[in-house]
Amino acid sequence: MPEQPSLANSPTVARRAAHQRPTLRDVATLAGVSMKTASRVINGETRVNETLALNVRRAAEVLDYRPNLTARNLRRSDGFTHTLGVVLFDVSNAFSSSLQRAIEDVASLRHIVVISSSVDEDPQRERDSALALVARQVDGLIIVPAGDDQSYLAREQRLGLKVVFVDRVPQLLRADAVVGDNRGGAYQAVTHLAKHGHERIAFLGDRDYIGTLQERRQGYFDAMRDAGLTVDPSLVVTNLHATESIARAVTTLMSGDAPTALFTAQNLITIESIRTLQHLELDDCVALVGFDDFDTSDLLRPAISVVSQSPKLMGSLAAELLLHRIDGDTPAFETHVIPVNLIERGSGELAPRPDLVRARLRRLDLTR
Amino acid sequence: MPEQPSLANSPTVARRAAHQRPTLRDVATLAGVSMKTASRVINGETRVNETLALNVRRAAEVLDYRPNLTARNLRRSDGFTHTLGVVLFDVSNAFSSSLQRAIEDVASLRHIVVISSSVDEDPQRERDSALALVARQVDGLIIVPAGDDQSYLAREQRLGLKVVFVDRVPQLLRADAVVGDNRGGAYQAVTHLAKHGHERIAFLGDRDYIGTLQERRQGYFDAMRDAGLTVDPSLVVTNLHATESIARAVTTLMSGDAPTALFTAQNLITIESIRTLQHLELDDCVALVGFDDFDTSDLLRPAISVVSQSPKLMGSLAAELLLHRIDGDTPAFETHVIPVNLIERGSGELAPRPDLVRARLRRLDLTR
DNA sequence: TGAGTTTGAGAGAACGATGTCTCGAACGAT
DNA sequence: ATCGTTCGAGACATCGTTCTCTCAAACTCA
Repeated sequence: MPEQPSLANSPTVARRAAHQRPTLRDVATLAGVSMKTASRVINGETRVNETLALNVRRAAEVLDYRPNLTARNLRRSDGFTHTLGVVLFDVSNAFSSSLQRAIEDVASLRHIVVISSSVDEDPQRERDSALALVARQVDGLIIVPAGDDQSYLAREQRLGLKVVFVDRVPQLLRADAVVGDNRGGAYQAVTHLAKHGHERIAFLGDRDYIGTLQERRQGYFDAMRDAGLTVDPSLVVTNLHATESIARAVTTLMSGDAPTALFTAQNLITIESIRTLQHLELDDCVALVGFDDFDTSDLLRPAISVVSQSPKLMGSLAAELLLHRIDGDTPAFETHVIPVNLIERGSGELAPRPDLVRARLRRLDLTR
Repeated sequence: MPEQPSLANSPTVARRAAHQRPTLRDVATLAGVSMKTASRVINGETRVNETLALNVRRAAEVLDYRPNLTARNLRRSDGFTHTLGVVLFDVSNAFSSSLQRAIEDVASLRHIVVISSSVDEDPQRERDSALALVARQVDGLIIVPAGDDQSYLAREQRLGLKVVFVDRVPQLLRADAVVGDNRGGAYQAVTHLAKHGHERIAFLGDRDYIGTLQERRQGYFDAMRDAGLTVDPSLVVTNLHATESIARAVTTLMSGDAPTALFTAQNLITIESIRTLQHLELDDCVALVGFDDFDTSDLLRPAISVVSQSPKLMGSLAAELLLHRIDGDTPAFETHVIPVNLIERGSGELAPRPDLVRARLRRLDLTR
């Protein structure tokens, strides 16, 4: 079709050409009523004469009218956009995505949508993402903090923004938080290993500036002490995140004065440690308990004993706390500690076999 | 602090009390310029006198001004909200969440955020979610369709909405799509099993109204035919989704005239089938190839052979196609088929052991 | 120096909706 | 029959921003 410059230059037509979506004005015009009346019918806010209402509804149907939520949100006096922002370390991580799904489920009951962004443990990106979400006028934020300073939200909070933290407590900011029992879980795990006769128990953890890790490590220390065991500092390894660094750490650990049991303080570390133990052919003679469950933990041989958190539970609770605050409740800020539980599946119940480990390693060195 | 009714009743103050966020007007007033000039400085759209510009920037800083994107989106002539909508079957599923992450990564390079919603294979929810996202003025939509009719988007598409489908092609609508090579992948998997001597190969699939499943099943049929094998209809089981239904189906299959190999056409079905085979103590004597890889597939014993798709790749491609269209490109609609590849890990290379299967089952019946 | 051109800045409309206010009609009560 | 009251519906302002238009000042050039 040839263009018609004379028409295209007319401002009205230009607008129509750009986004032709029908507006409330179009509906009102077609129905022969004022915009306000059309608005009243669409929102059912007061009674409108049945004849007019029918006209409006019919016009809306004919035009396939859909309210522009952007415009509505701008004008609405309550200021709610029915949008929550979620800041995670990585949506594709099993823990994060369960969390997100749980939040979504709670929110969708109230026709609230969820915008999420992954920040890969980068504090700067955490801050940028959170503020970007605020600029989009979200009604509230749920954050798994990456950095160690959330004070950048203090001002927003004062201006009415509701925030709930998950998995890790906020720092330099007062707000609700939902966290797992990190210290307690680690304590349980390590005590369990000690009960099975292990004395040399290694601790493998990720970034050590993260509060979660510190608590889990504390649990490890406490359990060791209470079991009357001394901690060999060379068995406490942190700052693991890339898969290679995990493999390297495990290999180094095992080829020295090896531990008879591992406590892996995070999801990915657990899986990568198992993979490495398998390569070293040590998976059936080194005990292991991981923090955080995963899909196929019961299918491995030995099946993996874990300290299980419930991301579903944490997500729903966080969402509900947030929605209550958005609804206007203002209880005192609180940190909710979700209990964790130790699931015995086999890997955590292996007896210490230092001799066997040495033998296996010797064999491996020979075959190389 | 006591309330001051006289102030609170003033309309200006009431507004301030509700959402006190500073606006462009506040910045302009403080800087002593007009709103438009302030807007120009904030957006850097034309040169502004350096002194005035400095005043504006300083005022913005002092007030900690942040533009209201809702208002901006409403006014902006290009109509872009820098928002993409993503409709998935379940964010907490590994395939979906990798997809989402890949989309997010492409989008975030351009400061575009992603709103996602999970629809659990419910066609009605797919439609509602998609239209809800449209009402929020997303610039484009990426959809993993649940239903078999996407014609509800025809009108939106005509009004300028860009849509890309992933994993499954749209029906009753023309649009770009990014899909895996379902038929080819299934063909490869089944041919592989046949080459290892299997003649009784079972097919386990989910909802059979989904195009993906139909293609995978077709691949199975084609491979069986080309391998000179006849299909026993009782070995073709579909409409599996709940975990119990999968366990039941596998148990029934194995306790009849059992297959010597399974081809599981989807993620969850693969994992649940393995779990069931383990319970039946048949995991080391029934061959298995699954469609879709998963995190720990190499850690199981036997390790699981799979036809691997790349959700990362599919997600990025979909996002890029979408962004190109949003940028104004209008190539012909195309369906991009992403190649898949068979990864041999062990479970798919087991030889047929019908005798052993029978023996194990007999033993199991006795012990019960 | 004067005319034409560029430039910077402000006034006011507009985006698409809802909130406020007003007014006329219909109603019941006296 | 008149008055106050209720109620439905429209005119207009408004949300926070950007776009259009205008105009005065500064600049260029002969």
